[in-house]
Amino acid sequence: MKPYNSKAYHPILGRGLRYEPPRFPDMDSQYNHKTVEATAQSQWRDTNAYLAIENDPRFPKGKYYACSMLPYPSGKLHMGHVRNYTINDMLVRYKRMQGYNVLMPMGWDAFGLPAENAAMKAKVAPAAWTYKNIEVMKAQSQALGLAIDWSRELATCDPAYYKWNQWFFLKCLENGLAYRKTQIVNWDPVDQTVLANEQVVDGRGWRSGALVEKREIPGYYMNITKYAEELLDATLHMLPGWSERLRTIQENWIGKSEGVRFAFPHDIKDANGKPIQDGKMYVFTTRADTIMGVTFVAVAPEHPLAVEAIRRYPELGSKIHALKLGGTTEAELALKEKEGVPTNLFVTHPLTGKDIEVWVANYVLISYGDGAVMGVPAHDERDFAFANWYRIPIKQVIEQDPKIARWGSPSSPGVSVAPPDFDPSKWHDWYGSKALTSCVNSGVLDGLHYEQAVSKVVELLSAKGLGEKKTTYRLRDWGISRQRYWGTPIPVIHCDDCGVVPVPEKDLPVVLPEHHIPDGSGNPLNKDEAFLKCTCPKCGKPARRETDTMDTFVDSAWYYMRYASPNAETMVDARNDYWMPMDQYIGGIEHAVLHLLYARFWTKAMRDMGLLKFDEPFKRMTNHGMLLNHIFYTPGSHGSKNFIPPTEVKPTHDEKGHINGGTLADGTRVEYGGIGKMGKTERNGVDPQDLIDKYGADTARLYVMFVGGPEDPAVWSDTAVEGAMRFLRRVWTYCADRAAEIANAGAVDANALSAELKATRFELHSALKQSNFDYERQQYNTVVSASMKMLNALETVKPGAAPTLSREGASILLRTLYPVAPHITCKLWDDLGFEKTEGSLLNAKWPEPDAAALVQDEIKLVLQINGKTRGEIVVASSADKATIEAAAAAADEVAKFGEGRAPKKIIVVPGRLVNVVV
RNA sequence: GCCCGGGUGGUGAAAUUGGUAUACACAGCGGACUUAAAAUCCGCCGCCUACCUGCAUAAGGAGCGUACGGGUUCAAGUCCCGUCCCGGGCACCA
Repeated sequence: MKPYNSKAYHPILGRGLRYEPPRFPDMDSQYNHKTVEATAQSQWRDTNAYLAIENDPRFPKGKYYACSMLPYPSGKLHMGHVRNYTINDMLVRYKRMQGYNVLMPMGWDAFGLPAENAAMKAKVAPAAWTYKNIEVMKAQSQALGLAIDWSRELATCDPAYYKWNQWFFLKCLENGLAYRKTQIVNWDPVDQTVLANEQVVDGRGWRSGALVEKREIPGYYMNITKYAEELLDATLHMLPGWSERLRTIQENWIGKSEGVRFAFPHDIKDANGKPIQDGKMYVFTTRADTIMGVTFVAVAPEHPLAVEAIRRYPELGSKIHALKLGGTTEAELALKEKEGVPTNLFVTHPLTGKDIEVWVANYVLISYGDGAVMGVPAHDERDFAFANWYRIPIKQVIEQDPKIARWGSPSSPGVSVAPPDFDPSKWHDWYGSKALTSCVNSGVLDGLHYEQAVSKVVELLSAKGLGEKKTTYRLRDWGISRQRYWGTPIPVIHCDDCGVVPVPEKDLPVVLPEHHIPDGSGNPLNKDEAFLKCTCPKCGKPARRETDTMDTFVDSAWYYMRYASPNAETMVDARNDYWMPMDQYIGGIEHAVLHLLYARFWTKAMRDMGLLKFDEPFKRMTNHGMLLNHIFYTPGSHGSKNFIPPTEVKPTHDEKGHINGGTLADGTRVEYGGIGKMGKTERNGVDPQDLIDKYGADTARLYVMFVGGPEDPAVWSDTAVEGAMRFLRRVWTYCADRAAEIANAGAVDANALSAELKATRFELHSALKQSNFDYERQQYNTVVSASMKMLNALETVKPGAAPTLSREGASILLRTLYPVAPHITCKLWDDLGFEKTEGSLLNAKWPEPDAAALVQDEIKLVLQINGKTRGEIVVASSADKATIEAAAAAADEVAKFGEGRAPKKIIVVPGRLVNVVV
């Protein structure tokens, strides 16, 4: 075959047009992503290529389950999905070639509010809207070429799925893990529903953004706090595959606090002459060592003692109510003064017996602990500010201990000076310190350090029956009732005689009627007689069905286990024990608290019911970064912004090359709004479908992987997409130009290669080594660059010059590039005949670098003199330390830069450098 | 305020974890091919300079460079201390 020369003049085509060498067997000369992707996808479909079977004997290394957080079927995929699923896809393709039995499933988080909102807008039933969206998004996922086992697909709005939400809920009711109570809840007036604490962000609904109100409503709760300690302990010790960042978020959320709960006795009686709270005002403190410094106690405005104060002194009412104002919202809090009202009610200090006045304070929260705190102004910053304002006495009870602390100043570090004095007019951080301090002015506690003092206090209090060690958590029980239509019906029945009665297991699922179209007037189930009317399972009398539905976080708490046992006759079956725990979970960081905590809790609850045997569902967790894009807008009236999609803007740059604005096609000037998350509001999203149509799925995948590390945020770039496309075209051209020689060549004989070809082969295997390293640590951006390095090296070998090396190169390049760009590589693999000798690329053996190829006869070592790079020396790769030292000492640079001094010391870093110290 | 991350060319980023800083790309510049453009291919591309060699705004060399200031080390983007920014989490939590 005649070597291809791009500069050759073609007798028929003329200059500059591509000369077409004969193809083998009948390959297209140009990369056409549409035909390539269609061919590959239909082949995968026809062979059921991604069907996962438990204990599949083809894969000896055991299972590998990698799963992406299930998407909400909002209408279309967005680029975040593309990134998420490509990471997932690369993992399973890579693992499969290594011999693992992989599973990558997909499903739909199909219940939820957006469907109801869309329904109201478009007058379609949420069910119809949802199923339509699922269809579209499934087609898009397939167009991306994801290695999904679609036989396990599920939608959470399918009765066959949510039946098990209901079943498990009933089990939890039976054993007390779920319970019904009436509580003040967060009510979202826009979405007309109850929100969990986690769903209230800065006092607003996480989805609607509406200011949340407090309402009293009966509902169901999951007792997640029962697992608080286990969840925390596992967070700290059992999740090595989670990022520290993620673990910290969960740890903070659980919010464990160890301290002492004790009572101030009192004989304050209510209107009926009954002692309030049985004459004990409980507080919680983490600083029991400062108990002798108590000069007041403070209660929340809702506390029974505050209520009693209002009863006795009605003029306090408006002042106390005023303390509730200002809310708990964001910035106001920082500005809010510590305010309070004295009540003229007194409690008794449990250790000193002194009378202590009760204040109502705006910084005490009824929802935390007992809604009351002891006031130790000397050693708590808030109490300090409060006491200073209201001229309450401040009593110092701890000091920096000169025996254990060493104070210094910047000029004389470490030199002990006198311990700092306590100054009641100004707060210093050490007042609140637990470390390096000991008690003073505290009677029996004097001289004790924090831990000793706390133990002593507990001993004294428990002797009087007034206190004990106690651990509290920030985490609250999970309220799962939602006053919504589009969710899993809570399977209970209300009977006038029997009260709340669970639906018998045999009657599950309680099927949600799918034909309703919400109109904003509340839950349509409340008007659905056919749904409402039922008979009481206990007494058989007419009864009314519950119309609340479950929080959709229930759906997502365990779906990944249903993937593992699709169509099971039970909630999960033995197949779940095969696939779970999941080896790798992938999703956005925005679910770091809610979803991940609920899923972990659900797993533990299922474990304790004997449904599974493991403790934690997700061994490894990857949180892919957000996709960002530039934001452009034209100023509207009243400071509003008319956002312009970046695709319509030609950006302009300042003298430093940074974008500072842009122009539209008609010349209109637009403002630059910086970089932000791709979204509908800013109109800066990129539609994956457009990308797939224009460049193909492989280019889209390659781009999102190459743009940065999987966990880093990534900024969109049109030109970088073109670059990704260009690379794939070069891969195609490389193979097409060498098709025949690659198909016919044998194995590489390394000894027969010229020095130049040996160098190329060294580059190839070095890049492969790097690629394998980066695959293992899931750093896919450099996996892509390793493939580019391989191609750069291989292209230096002209067609026909070294068929065996070209064949080896193509086989390595195609295999390492395959997880990123499966379509083009599969097509080339088949076209070049690899499929005939090595089988399908899907199951091909993962390439390992040839150790011999990585050995060079001579190696270059960096030569440093006194730590500065001055040149390099070339030595035989087999050279020992002494030889290298001698060669380095003899180098010209040593004479030149060493100023004639003899080497004092020579440090040799094998294979890298040699440093001569003179 | 506390707790986690992070700060590297014009841009996205890399540096196998203490060993040649800027790999691989994008953009830009120059060239080849073309009537021309696109595409493709080749080359250049951190900063500074009357600091040195050179006619040179060519090419070398020296110097400086990973937010800033110190330190440890033969050797620091990487480790330590301090400071400043950016992102995230938590927060009148007792």
